[in-house]
Amino acid sequence: MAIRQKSDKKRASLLNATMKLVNNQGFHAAPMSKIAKMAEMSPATIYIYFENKQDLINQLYLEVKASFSAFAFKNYNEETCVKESFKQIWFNIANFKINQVEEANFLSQCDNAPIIDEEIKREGLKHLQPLVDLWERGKNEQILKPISPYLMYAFSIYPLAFLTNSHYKKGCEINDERIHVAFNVAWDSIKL
Amino acid sequence: MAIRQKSDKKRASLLNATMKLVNNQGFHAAPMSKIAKMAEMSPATIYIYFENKQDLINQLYLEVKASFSAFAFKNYNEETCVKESFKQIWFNIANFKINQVEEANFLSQCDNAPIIDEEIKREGLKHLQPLVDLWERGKNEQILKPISPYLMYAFSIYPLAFLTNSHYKKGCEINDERIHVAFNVAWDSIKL
Amino acid sequence: MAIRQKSDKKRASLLNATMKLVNNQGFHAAPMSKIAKMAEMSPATIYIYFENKQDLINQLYLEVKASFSAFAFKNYNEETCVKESFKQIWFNIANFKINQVEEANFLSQCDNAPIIDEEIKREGLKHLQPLVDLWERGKNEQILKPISPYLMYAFSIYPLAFLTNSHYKKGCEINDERIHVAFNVAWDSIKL
Amino acid sequence: MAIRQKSDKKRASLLNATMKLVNNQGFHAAPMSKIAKMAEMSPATIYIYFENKQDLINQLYLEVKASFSAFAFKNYNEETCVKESFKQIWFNIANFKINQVEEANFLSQCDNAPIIDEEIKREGLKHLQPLVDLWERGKNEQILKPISPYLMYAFSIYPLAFLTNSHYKKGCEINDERIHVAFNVAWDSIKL
DNA sequence: GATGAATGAGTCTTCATTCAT
DNA sequence: AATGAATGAAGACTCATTCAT
Repeated sequence: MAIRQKSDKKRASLLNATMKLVNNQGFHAAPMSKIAKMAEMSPATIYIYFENKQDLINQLYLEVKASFSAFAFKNYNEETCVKESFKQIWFNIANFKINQVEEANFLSQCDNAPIIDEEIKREGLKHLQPLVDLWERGKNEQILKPISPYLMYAFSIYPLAFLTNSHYKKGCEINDERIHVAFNVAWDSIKL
Repeated sequence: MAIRQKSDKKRASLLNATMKLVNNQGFHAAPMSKIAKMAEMSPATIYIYFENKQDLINQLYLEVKASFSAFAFKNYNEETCVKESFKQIWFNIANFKINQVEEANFLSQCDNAPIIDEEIKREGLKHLQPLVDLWERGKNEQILKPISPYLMYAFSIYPLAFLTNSHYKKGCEINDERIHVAFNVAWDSIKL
Repeated sequence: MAIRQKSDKKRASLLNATMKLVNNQGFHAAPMSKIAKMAEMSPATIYIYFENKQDLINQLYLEVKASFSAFAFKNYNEETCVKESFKQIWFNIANFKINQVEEANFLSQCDNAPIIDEEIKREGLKHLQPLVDLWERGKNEQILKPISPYLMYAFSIYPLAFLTNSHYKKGCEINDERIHVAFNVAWDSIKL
Repeated sequence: MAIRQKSDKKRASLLNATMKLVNNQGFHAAPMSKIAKMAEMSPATIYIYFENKQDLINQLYLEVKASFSAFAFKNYNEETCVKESFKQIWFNIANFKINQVEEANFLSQCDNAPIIDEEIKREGLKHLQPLVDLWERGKNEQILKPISPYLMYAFSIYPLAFLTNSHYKKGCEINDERIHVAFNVAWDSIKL
């Protein structure tokens, strides 16, 4: 009979407003007053749900990161061969970045600017363990190069951020064919 | 009628202070007052050298980007074979990111957060044309995959940002051997 | 869900402080910080009650002008003869200028320096219509000269500003006798 | 063989620039830097010609007031009858206000806002003595009402400020006929 | 004399946060 | 829980004036 008086809806509304504002104008253009207005409540109410602004940002980061990770492993079946498994995850991530533009944008901003506490960032990384495990399996099966997961990530996953960013900014449109080409490039980089 | 002239030293001092502050705490934690203090002058003096804060940031971006580009094409000889040419540029960029940590860090922050005016960003991109030309040559000589420069960049150059970032944050140290491994991965991704 | 409400007292306190400062030292010597201090609140609080400094000044002008107009037509009875009616209004205005020195001073400063938005000024003028109507009646009854209201105002009302100003600055003291003399001069100027 | 190294031209240029700026936007929008720019010299140079900003404004006031007074008594002949003498001066003043709009505007702003030191203001008033003397003569000759010069001024001269101001702001255009009507009103107010 | 650079003090305004209800 | 008012500290930027040549 736990009393949940704080409404999840309000919390979500706040997180959402924050993400939108940070995305559009940057962290320094997302004051608490604007966040409150966009979420249709008083600035004072924010402090019922979050300790302060940094806490709000941190929690937003964790939430988005979690949602990203969940998406990344959708339909992921550890039983299939390494390439198929990797392909599934890779396309999941690509689709996330293409379709959940707001979330992807926000994550890439947080990952490159010092706005999230390092401790929180580390916490957000844990979810990717299954991918690291997959790479380990690939190495054991001599399908993948014997390189560290950092290199794996840098050359096969990280480039997606650049591509979707370019897509978003109308530099280079992404379509179905191009995304398959991109996957092959990614695979070529890490396969033995 | 000799008079005190604007000193390049002061200008440079301001740009430098700005970069350091933006790097360490983010754009929103680099107020003009702190920049002035770090550059050892009055806040008012900044406005002799720059129109306003945005102008200061923009000019800093252009300057660092120019310095990066100059570095990228050091010892670049268009006569050598495609792979050698690419290798030269790739290692130049890698060395820049490893040794000029401040500059590299700053650029990656600017490229991922909405703090630089889009027009300025476009201006900063022009310098990379020789690399695009090289890729074109490689495609013609059927040494490189027939893919757009966006893909080329995403998979062969962009990953360096992740690697050096990880290095910087003590996640994954980079040494001479590892950097050569990384180059091979990069090359594998774009070569035919 | 009772909450603290904007208090009319604070608003009035701000308007009052502004008037006093502008009167004593001029518009350029009435910074928001001093206004706040005089009204005994934080500078930030001003912005809860007014959009910005110009808005504060504009609203003060309108308020004082309205109070002036209300005073001008006190005990004004349209039924009495033209001279009596005019006399009533004229003395009302004279008394306002003599007794409400602060208000009168402020208005005359605003009317001669470009500190109030023209649109606001026009709005503040509307209240004087009954006086214009009275002059029209006087002209029809062939009691007043057939001249425009601008001339009427310039020669019968506007001089009061000079007189009270001189009085205020100890140049020429105003007493009961003198004010009656002045009225006769005013009346001579506009009567047929 | 006095050395006049300071150039009168520069001084005049400064005074002129100041008047224009104060007129257009008010005292608070006439910073020394803008004055210097408009007068095409360095801000530092201003301090060779004037002690500080207040001194600059004060001297400008005195100069304009002197020019106004000189204009007021152009062709003034003490020998003619009181009405003719007064008429000459009155029209001189009217013409000044209509034609030297900048100067007139500036004076009326200074006379109504506390920007000129009181002492300086008193100094600027001395020049009008001949008019006061004329009024005295008129009183002795029983042509004018036995009232103080303050009242005389308030009702016969001061109204011109309102009229020309209205003219300037397109409220009530002044033409040759209207100005003669106005003179008659002025005369009616002070004549016995 | 003349000047562009330099600046401390100050301008208006905004912000993250707390208060009082 | 919820909130509009309130605020001290800080933000970017400007100003009258002085410095150094």
